[in-house]
Amino acid sequence: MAVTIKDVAAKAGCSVTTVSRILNNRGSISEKTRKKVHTAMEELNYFPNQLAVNLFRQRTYLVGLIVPDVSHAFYALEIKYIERVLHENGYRLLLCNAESDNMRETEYLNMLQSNKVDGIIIASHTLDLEAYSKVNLPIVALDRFLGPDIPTVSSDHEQGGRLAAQELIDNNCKKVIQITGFCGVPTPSHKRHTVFSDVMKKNGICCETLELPFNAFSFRDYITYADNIFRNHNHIDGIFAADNVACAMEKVAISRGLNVPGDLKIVGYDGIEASLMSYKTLTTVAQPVKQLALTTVVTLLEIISGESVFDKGTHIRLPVRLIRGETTVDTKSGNEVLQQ
Amino acid sequence: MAVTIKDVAAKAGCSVTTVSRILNNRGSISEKTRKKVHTAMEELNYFPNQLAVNLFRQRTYLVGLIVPDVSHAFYALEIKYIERVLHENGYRLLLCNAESDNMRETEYLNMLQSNKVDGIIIASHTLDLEAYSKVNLPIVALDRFLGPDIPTVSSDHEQGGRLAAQELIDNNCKKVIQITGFCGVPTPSHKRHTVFSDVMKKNGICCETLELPFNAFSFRDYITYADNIFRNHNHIDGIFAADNVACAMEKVAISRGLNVPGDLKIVGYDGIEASLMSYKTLTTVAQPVKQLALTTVVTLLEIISGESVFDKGTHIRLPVRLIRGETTVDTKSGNEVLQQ
DNA sequence: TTGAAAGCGCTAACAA
DNA sequence: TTGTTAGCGCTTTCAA
Repeated sequence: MAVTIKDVAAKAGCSVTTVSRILNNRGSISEKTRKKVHTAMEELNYFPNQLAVNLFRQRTYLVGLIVPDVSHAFYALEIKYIERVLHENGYRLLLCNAESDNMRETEYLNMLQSNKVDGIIIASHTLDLEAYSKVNLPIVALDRFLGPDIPTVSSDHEQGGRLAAQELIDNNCKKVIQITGFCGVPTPSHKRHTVFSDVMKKNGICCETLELPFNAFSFRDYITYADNIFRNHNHIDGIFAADNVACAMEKVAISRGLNVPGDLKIVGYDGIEASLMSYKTLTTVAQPVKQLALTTVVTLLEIISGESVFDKGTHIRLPVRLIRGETTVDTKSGNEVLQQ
Repeated sequence: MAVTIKDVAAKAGCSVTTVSRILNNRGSISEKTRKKVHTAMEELNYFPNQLAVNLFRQRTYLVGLIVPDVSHAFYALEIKYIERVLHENGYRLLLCNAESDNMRETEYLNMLQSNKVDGIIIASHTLDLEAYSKVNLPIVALDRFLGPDIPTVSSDHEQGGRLAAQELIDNNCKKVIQITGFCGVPTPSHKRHTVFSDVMKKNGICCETLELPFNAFSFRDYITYADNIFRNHNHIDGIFAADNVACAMEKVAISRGLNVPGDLKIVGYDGIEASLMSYKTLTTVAQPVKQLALTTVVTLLEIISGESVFDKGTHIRLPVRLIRGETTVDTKSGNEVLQQ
């Protein structure tokens, strides 16, 4: 059916070895045959069958990426940059959307091994650590802890929690709420909430920690949730939550007649576009999305090529930064903030 | 290195044929050997090498997806649903982010052919039609026209343009602006703007069509652009633009002291979360993201399996629907709209 | 119920 | 400079 190296060889009147040599730039070839082979390849619209190449080389230049939700703005960005760095290094991306489903994650793990990908990046965690350690393939965890043998790349969430807390303290908040994601398993990013709460306590500020329900995914869910919070909590003057949740909190707060930042200060987390889309641009702790992608891929490729200089269980933390919007201080106009 | 079928056969004391039979549920096997083989596979943690299987079968169960921008909310959603449907059908997703770069798109096209994917979904279009027709593989175009032999799946954008226009007309707009994406090549989605402009003209309403610059990607760019529009255009009372652009327009309008929808009505397009995140929830024409994904994948799989019932050049149009938010009529409260 | 052997398309010794 | 051949890990005819 498809054109093979044999067809090219036949058409060019030489052996498959010669064609293979030309394909891979190996050995010496006379200009004449080189030309003949090239013409043959073009005329037949020949593409080498990577399957065969890979089978021989025991290498696919394929990397699997498992995320919990492709459509979440943060992961969507992460995927974009990961794919970009992989592409620059000659690798391709096999994308797996685990959807927080442990059956799916297991399937994906098996599938990736069967498909002989060169490595896996995992940004999901619904399985026992044993399941990950059994995988006999280079793995890097993105913002997860997957076991003592698997390196983790994440933002410096402790710094993030500290920055957020300080921003609210500096702006005189006395009764704050922080909203965490669903805490199924411990992840690096949960640390920001521990730190946040610690700093608040140390400063004698009342801090309540609430957890998003495990089935709250969409912005609509966040609005419902935000509505509940305001119904059940009075006189809150500070909020710390992921950007999209913070955006929902802001929207509901304003619809209830609260003044932001006058009555209520808000600090988001992530630095995704949601922080810009809200009525008042969010003050937010921005994660270094691009750097995270770069570091994750580079770490993985080093393991693949065997030149890894890290201990296996390293945790690489990348610095975050606070971007001051309009939800904590009341000085700048909206446009100033956006143009900055 | 890796465990192969030979190792399993050796350990189980049988031939590779037998192991293969068990793997594929073919022929009849004695309960005794079946058990022995299963134990061997478990003890060795054996995974069949898909590369070898694929090479033999001439089939990879891999589908390539080329999008212009993974991180755009609309594509991110599309990717999520496409991956889901593929997964349900035993296929995996090779994700390619063309980034509106024709070099990259060419590379991807070649790569996908070399990697013997079973089919390709293309939601990007930076190349000549010839480049697509030369690809000797099942292709479906998502919201693009890629040539007479390639089926297109898209929303019914003409209906979308009509709905948007009618909504603004019904709410007494007299001077409207619509903002189109960058018009490098004609795509199905541009039709909404042609129709919109036609309907406006027929109703004697002043309608100006502006084009986003090709290098405007981020929300920040949209804000700058929106700012320019308001600087250079007076007394606009209606706007039609993609959700994220519409969101930026709303934000800038409000910061300039305009009342929405009092002074200015806005209709978005897409139905992504941006339409909910803005201060006033956008009235928007929602595309059937899930249906688009489903139809695209199903169409592709039908072509792959050879049971396609369509003409090759079919254009499947899926209906859109208007979701009325707070930017065209002033009745509902914000929360009502969000809870609806 | 089982096994030997050919072959999927390619690469790399080894030979000439 | 070129060709012959074995083999990557698997499936499947054919034979026993």
